[in-house]
Amino acid sequence: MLTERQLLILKVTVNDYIQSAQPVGSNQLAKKPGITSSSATIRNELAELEGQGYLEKTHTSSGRIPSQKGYRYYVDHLLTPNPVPQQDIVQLRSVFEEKVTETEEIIKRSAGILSELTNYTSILLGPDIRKHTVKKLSIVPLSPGMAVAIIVTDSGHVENRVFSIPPDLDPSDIEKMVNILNERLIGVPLHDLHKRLEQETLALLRQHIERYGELFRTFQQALLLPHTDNVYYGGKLNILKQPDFHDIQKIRELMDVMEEGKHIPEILPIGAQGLQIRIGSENALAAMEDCSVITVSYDIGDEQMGSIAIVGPKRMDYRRIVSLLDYVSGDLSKELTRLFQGK
Amino acid sequence: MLTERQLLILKVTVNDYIQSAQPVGSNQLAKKPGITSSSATIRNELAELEGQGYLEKTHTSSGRIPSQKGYRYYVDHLLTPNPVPQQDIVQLRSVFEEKVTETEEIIKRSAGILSELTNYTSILLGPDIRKHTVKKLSIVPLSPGMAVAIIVTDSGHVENRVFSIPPDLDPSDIEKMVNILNERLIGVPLHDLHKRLEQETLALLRQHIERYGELFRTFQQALLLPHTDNVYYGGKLNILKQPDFHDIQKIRELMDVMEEGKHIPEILPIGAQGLQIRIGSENALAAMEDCSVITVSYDIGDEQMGSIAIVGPKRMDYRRIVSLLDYVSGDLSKELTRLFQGK
DNA sequence: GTTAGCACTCTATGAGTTCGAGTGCTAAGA
DNA sequence: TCTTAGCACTCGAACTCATAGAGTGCTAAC
Repeated sequence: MLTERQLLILKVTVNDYIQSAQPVGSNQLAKKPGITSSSATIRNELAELEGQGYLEKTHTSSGRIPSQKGYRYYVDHLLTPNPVPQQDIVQLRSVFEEKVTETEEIIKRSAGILSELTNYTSILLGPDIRKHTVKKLSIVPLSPGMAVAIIVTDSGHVENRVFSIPPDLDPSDIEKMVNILNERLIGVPLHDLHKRLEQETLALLRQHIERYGELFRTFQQALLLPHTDNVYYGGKLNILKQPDFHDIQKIRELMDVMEEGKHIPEILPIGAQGLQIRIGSENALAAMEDCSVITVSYDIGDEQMGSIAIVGPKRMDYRRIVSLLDYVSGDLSKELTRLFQGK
Repeated sequence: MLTERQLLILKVTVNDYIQSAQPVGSNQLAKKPGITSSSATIRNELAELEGQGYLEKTHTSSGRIPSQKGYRYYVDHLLTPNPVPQQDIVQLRSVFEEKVTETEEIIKRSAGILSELTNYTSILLGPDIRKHTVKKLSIVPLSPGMAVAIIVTDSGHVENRVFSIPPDLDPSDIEKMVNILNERLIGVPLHDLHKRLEQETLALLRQHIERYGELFRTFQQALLLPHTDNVYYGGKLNILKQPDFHDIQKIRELMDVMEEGKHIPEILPIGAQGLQIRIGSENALAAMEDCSVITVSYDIGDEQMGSIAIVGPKRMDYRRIVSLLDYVSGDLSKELTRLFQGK
C-alpha cells in the first residue's frame, strides 16, 4: 500500500517525466509546489516506490522514470484530466462549421485535427460499412464485356466494382436483373448481401433471365468485396517528432504496422465501450511495446459505433489526451447522430 | 573533355559508390577488373575528375564520391542498363495473371510490387480521371433532405457525392432532372462537366422543374469535385531502409512531401514523354535535394497517359531502375490499352 | 519520522592518442 | 611524356583517460 505522500510523489514524478522526458531526481522533486519534504525524505520514498515496482532507474545513480506498473497506477488512480482548452474546442468544432455532409469526410478531418492538436498519431475508425443497408443497386454496362455494379447504402456510402459480363448479353436482361435485385435487396445490410443474393434472388433470376448463371456468378463475385475497414489516420508522421523514438528500426516497425490496415483489430480494442488506455506491452503488437494507445468509442444513432485512438509514446500526455478524447467522442456522437438521423 | 581512362574511372567509381555507399579510394579502384593502371595513376585521374567537378571528397583525405555533375554525366553517358531479371518480370506480370478488371487496382498493385523489387518508394500516377467521359449520371435520394449524386465514367470509375436537397422536393422532379442531365451530358469529359452543366442544361431544367434553382445549385456544387489525383504509392517506408537517410528531420520533410498529395506535380514532371532522371537539386522540391527521381510515362489507348516514378537516394541503382521502369512502362501500356480498348 | 551530510556511482563531455585509409607530390623509370 | 613507386601528410574513427555534475544510499543527528 502507498501512503499519501508516496502517491503525491508518484504523481508528480510521472507528470514531470511526461513533460520533460528526463529522469526525475529527488532535488528536482523537492522544488515542486505541493511537495514540502526535503530531498532526503523524497529519496527514501522514491526508493520505496522503486521497491514496489512503480518507478525505475536507467542506471545506478540516475533519477527515476515511471515503470509500466507506475504508468498504469497513474492512469488508474492519479490522473486528473485537464479541461479541454477553448482553443482546441474551436478547432475541433471547425469540422462541423463547414457544410460537410459525408460521415467519412467528417471522420477523416477529425483525424487530421486530432493529430495536429496532440502531435501524436490518431486513428479513427468509422462505423462498420457492412452494417449499412442497401438503398439502391444498379449495373451500368460499360462495353460489350464489362459493366460496373454500384451499391448505394442508406448512409450515402457508394460501393462500386467493375466486373465482366457475357459479351453478347441482352441489355434488357441486365435491366431485368437489376429490377429484381432492387425489389428484393433494398434494406438488406451489406454483410448479408452475399447470402441473401443467393437465397432469395437466384430462383427468381433463373425464371426471368436467359443465361442468368454466367451473369449472376460474376456479379456475385463482384459483390464479395474485400472488407475494407473504414479507417482514417491522422499524423502518421508525428511519430518522427517524438524524442522517445530515435531508433529508425523501431520507427519502421511501428509505421509498418500502421501502414498495413490489417493490424487495426490489434491496435484498437474493437467493441470496447468508453475510454481505454493500453500502456506499453499491454498492447497486443510487439512493435507497439514502447507506445501507449488511448481509445474511446463513439456512437452514431443507436446501433452503430466507431472508435478513436491516439497512439503516442508511453510518456504520453495522458491528462490532456484523455479529456480531449472524451470531448471528441461526445461531440462526434452528437453530431454524427444528428446527421444520420436527421436525414 | 575526358579521356577514355577518365570515363572508365568515373563509371567504375560511381558504380562502386552506388553499391557500397562508401567513398571510393584509388587502391580500391586499382583492384577492379578492367582497370589496369596503378593506384598512383588513378590518383592523378581522380584529382583531374575532381578538378572538373565530377567527383567530390567528403574531407581532405577521403576517397571520392560522385558530385551532382558526376551523377548527371554518369546517367547521360555512362549508363549501361542491366537487363531485367526473369524473376522480376515474373513478379511484375503477376498483376495481370489474376483477373483484375480495374485500372486503378492494377496500378495500385504495380506500385506495391515496384517498391518491393527496388526497395525504393514508387509513385504511380494513373490517367487523369477528368479526361474520362460521363457514361451515366444518377441521383439517389437518401432521406427528405439528402441525396447522393453518382457519376459513372466510360472507364468504369465511379464518383459520388452526398449533397443536400430541398426537403420537400418532389421525387419526380429529381427523376426529371436526372433524365435531362443524362440526355445532355453523356459523353462529356468530367473536366467540362461543370461548364456544360451550366451552358446546356440550365435552361432546360428551368422549363421542366419547379424550384430547379435550389436543386441545381447544390447539385452543381456537389459536382465541383476537388480534383483528386489518381495517384498510388508503394513502399513509402522504404526511405527508412536507406542508409543515406539517417537524419530524422530530413526523413520527416521528405515523407511529409509524399504524404500530402499536393506536391505530385512537383515530383513528377507531368506531360514529359519517355524516361526522365532528376538528380538531387534538379528536383523542384527542397526536401528532395538528396533524392533522385526516375520517371517514365506510359500510355493507355491513344490519348491517356500515366506516369511511374521511383524515388530513392541520389546513390540509386540507376542501371537497374532504368531498365525496370522501361519494362514496366511498356508492359503497363500494353496491358492497360488492351483492357481499356478491349471493353 | 525527518533531514543534513557525505561518500559513492554513473553518465556525459572533452582532450589526447593511435590507427588506418587515403591523398598529393616528387622523383625515378618506361 | 606518361606511369608508377615511395613517402610525408591529413583527417576521421575509435579508444582511453580525466573531470564535472547529477543523483543515489546510508548514517547519524534532530
